[in-house]
Amino acid sequence: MTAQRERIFSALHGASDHPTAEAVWSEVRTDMSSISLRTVYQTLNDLVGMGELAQLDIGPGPARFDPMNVPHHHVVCDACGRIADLTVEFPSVGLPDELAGDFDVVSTEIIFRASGCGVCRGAEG
Amino acid sequence: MTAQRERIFSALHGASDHPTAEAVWSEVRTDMSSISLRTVYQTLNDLVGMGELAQLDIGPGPARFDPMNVPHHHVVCDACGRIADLTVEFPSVGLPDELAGDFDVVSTEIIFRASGCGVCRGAEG
DNA sequence: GAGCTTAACAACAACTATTGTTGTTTGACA
DNA sequence: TGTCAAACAACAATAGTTGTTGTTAAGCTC
Repeated sequence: MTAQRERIFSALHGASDHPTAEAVWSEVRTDMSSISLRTVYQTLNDLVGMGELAQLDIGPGPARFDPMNVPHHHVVCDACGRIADLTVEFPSVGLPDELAGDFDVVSTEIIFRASGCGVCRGAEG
Repeated sequence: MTAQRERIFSALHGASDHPTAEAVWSEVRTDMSSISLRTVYQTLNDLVGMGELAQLDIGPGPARFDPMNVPHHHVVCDACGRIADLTVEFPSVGLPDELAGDFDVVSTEIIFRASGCGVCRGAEG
């Protein structure tokens, strides 16, 4: 673990808004002005590979990164882009028998999509 | 509805594998050799806007398009990229009360991720 | 059927997000 | 201090998608 990696890791854990690679870069550069966006991408990918982070691909735009302490789901506001975590488990959700033998399911992601949220509504009115 | 739009629409409905924009283009070009990829993208976006199609963004790579007759979920094989539909409903899945007032949820997507599937395993031996 | 209007299309380039490549730096260890 | 390996930075390239603009085609009126 190099200084860059530690700094990127801490930036992720300090942010609760599922930042993009660019947002992480921007945050890290306040301390390490010479770090390249390429290194941030590289490191984020490595951390995802190690299972330290989760990468969220929810719709168009850049990928977002999540510190992933525990498995959880997400609520996405399509109006403002806000993403909230949801640590509730849904034990009833599983593949029906006719597909369970066909696929080796390793994880289940649930995304609730919203047309608006408290933040949006507050900003408008 | 122009001939191009009808052809793109029928190509989508004729395919059961959630094709990418390029795959649709490739299919449509067998009849309409002059159609541009730009037009396919444009039309797919229009159809998504009309609610005739759903756009799937499951991980990196190009977006995939789904004729969306009924709301449904997906099983994705990360090994080979295969995507299967799952029309089962999960009525127990919903936002807990503390978030339900914050987000105006309009849809719920469930993605089952698999590390392998029958097709992969069969292809390997 | 000619002229007008509008929507759709095609060609081209631009753009965003991400990755490949390659040379340089840094740190560990003999 | 010399050598080696891992990580990094700089640069460019790539994939996927969209912006822009001129052209074509369809519908409408007379």
